[in-house]
Amino acid sequence: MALPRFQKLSAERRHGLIAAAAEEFAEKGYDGAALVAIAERSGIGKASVYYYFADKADLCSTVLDEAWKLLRLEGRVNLKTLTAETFWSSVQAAARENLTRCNQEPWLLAASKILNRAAADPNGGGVLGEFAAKRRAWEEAYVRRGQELGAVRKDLPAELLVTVSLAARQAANLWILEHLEKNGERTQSHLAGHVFEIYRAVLSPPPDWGGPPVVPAFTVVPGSADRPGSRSA
Amino acid sequence: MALPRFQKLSAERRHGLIAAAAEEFAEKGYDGAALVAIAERSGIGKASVYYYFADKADLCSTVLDEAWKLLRLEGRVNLKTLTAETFWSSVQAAARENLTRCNQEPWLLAASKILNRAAADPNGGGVLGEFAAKRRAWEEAYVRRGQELGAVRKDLPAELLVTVSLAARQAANLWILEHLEKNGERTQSHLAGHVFEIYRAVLSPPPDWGGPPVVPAFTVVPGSADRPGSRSA
Amino acid sequence: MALPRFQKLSAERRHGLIAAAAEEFAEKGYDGAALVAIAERSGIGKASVYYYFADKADLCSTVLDEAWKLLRLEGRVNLKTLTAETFWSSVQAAARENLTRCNQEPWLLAASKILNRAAADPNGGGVLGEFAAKRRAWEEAYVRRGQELGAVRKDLPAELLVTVSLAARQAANLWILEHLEKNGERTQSHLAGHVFEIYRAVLSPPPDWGGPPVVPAFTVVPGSADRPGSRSA
Amino acid sequence: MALPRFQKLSAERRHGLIAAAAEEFAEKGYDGAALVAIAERSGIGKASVYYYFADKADLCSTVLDEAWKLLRLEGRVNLKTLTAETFWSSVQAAARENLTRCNQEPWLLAASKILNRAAADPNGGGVLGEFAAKRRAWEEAYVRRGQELGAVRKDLPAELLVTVSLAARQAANLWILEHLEKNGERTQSHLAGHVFEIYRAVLSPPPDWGGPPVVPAFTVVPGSADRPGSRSA
DNA sequence: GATGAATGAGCGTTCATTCAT
DNA sequence: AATGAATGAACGCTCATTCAT
Repeated sequence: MALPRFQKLSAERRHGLIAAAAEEFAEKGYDGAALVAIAERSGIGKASVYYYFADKADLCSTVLDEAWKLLRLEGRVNLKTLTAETFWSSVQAAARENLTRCNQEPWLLAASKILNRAAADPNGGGVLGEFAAKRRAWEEAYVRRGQELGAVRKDLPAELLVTVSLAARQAANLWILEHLEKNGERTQSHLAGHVFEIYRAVLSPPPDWGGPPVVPAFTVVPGSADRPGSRSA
Repeated sequence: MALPRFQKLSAERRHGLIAAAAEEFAEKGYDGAALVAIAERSGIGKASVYYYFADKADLCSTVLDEAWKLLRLEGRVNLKTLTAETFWSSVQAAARENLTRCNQEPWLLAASKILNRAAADPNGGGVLGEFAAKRRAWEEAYVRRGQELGAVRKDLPAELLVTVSLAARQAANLWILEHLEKNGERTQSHLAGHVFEIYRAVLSPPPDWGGPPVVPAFTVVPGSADRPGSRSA
Repeated sequence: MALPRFQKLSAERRHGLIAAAAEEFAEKGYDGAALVAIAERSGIGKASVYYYFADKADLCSTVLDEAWKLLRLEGRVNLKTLTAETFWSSVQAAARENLTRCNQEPWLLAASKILNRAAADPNGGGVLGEFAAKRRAWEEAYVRRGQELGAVRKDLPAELLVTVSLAARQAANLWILEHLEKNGERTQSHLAGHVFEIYRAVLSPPPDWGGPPVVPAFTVVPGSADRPGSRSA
Repeated sequence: MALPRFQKLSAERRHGLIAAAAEEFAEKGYDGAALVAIAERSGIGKASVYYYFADKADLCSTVLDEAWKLLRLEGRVNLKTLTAETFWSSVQAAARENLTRCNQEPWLLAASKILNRAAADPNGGGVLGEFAAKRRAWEEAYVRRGQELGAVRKDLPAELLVTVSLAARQAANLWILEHLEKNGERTQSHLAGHVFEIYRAVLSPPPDWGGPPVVPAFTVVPGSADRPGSRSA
């Protein structure tokens, strides 16, 4: 949201403030982040933050909003025109593009962490809740569309798939971004491919693992530690 | 860690304190948890907490330690004697057993939530980080053993697999733990099966997806939004 | 209100805190009073105030409550059994007694200032509003009873009489208390008599002033300054 | 006081600023008034206020000064030529005229409220105190002149009379000013008459109340609540 | 001349931690 | 052994005031 005057700030200072906030929030979490620390990071006075933002929540909200504008897939991926053939390549391309953006702008990476972290926990309201819900909503639409197309497995609750897919993607993204810094462009393609592989592994319909179905035959002998081999896969 | 005198406390009070702490930390997060709330929950004076623990971190650490003793797989799963046949069933049984234990002891469920969130919680650095590392170490051994046995895919870096598998499992666990409270035993089996399915999907060698390999052909046209269909999966 | 532990505080410290608060609030007003100043005045840490009171409002409320218990006339003056003969002497005695109490306890004088100041302004909610209303309510009952008995004038709105009587009494009280400090017991009686005289003058039915009634004949020539003698008294 | 350049400002903007300040100070009190709110009310920049005034106190002081010029009685009432016959009518006319002026200019009404509250406002020390003193000085001259003429009672210390008369008048004025806004011209005369009645009641020599003199016979039995009827009025 | 931008100082409040008993 | 009492440090937020333009 941010007070209107924030738009009149020089791009440099505006970016500095957003970046400082994104990094502080990513490092310490919403509650743990100290406004004074954000102010110091960006080299302005603590009170000046309040000249541009209504309050802490407003600042965080603005950061996420800014990131959302750059990362959201609405408008870039058209769910309706997806087919079973294009589903995965579309995912791949979108993920790759966002990865590149985060790699170019460190604050975007930080904001992405906040966003993914919040979205992975479906509870938790407050400032983050709103964006978490948006992030989750898109993922859910994606997953459901994939299920319609037969590209995404239907044997697990969509809700669970969404949660796990968000978490797995974030983990993979963070891992890859950390490795990206020390590698060249060639490797980057490889790494991006890895992330995609994982994403597909989580969501794709499972192959026939062979052996009996997992759930029905499952039994537990309470109190006893597991004895490997007591039941077959 | 806990000061030595904590062991001299009656089992009842000891458990009460640990349980109260586990639940408070699980509900509010490490930073958000108030020591005074923990003291009140367990019916002892706030200063008494400091009689038994060095500080907040020590209390949290002790809670997680206690939970770790009950949940860790070292000693219950013998990596060396695992075979390709028993690998997945062993995972499944262990996961299931832990789920059952959490379901029987509410504080363990709470502690498990803390552990699962630890990796994502940026604040726990000190306390939570230590346990996250322990957990990761085990996961890494597991994954590597799986790769040796041919049960776990080798086309991705083990490090990445570990990271993602932890994240996916944690997400799935949290999701299931939250659903566990309101469901009966029958459903519980189902849910446990779900978690296992995801775990296996993440780690198993991928089927032949058909289509060209993902990585080599991958190209990004920066600045342009993805055009679905421009490349097939 | 005050948290229960406040009652367990030694009388000395309890009194010190109440006195410090009463004086700070009286000197600076509710908003202007700084909690840190109150803490310093009473020689305790700022955070300790929060050990005994929920917040600033609670502290102020407690001060006024304590004062109210000592100053209120309910139970000391029975409105129902008053007669035209006893009305004024009852007022006189009650006022005199409160004057004496305020003179003995400086904090009570300060609290009395807060109370009277708040009551004089019939608007203004918040913490003071509640007590202002109580103070005003009693004064109103008093005035109305006096009107029933024929002791109080009926030609002016009771509401106005209440407002003015409160203000006049407070002014007289403050004036007298300031003079009391340097005078002996003999003068004190005199001064107390003065206050009562004023109180009676404000409320008593007016004598026949001679001359035409004030209101109807009143005319203003706008723009011109008053010309003494243009209208007779 | 206001910096000299304030006089060079267009009458419109000058008046707008004064009016905005008067209303803000009247509504929120000196401390509660926010400079930014005054600036916004008058449509000028906050920093511009500091271009015309040294500080907050200076602004308030200027507002009160402006009001004082319009409301003060020096020059309108000639104390020396007053007689016993014209004393009260002069008071009445002056009070009435001021009331009319306040009714015509909303900002003057607001400023008048500030002035009337000044005596009771503990914070205004600096700014408001000065005007309270000026007002008191005039009141004192008035009262003393009234005593000389036999119009004002002499059985009470002039100092006390001044204090009480100011307080009573202020209370009555505030009461009436608050009622003025919602009433028509007819009622206005009535209300003005009320204020005058009170003023006269406070200051006029008291009638013979009947019964023994108040002061000499007055006794207090400490510790015992008043027993109505123990002494007659 | 006029003001948008920036901030230091201070407030109410919270909480982990210490200490005397 | 156990804890009530007390507090320093820090946080979110406000606002009168300054300064560069």
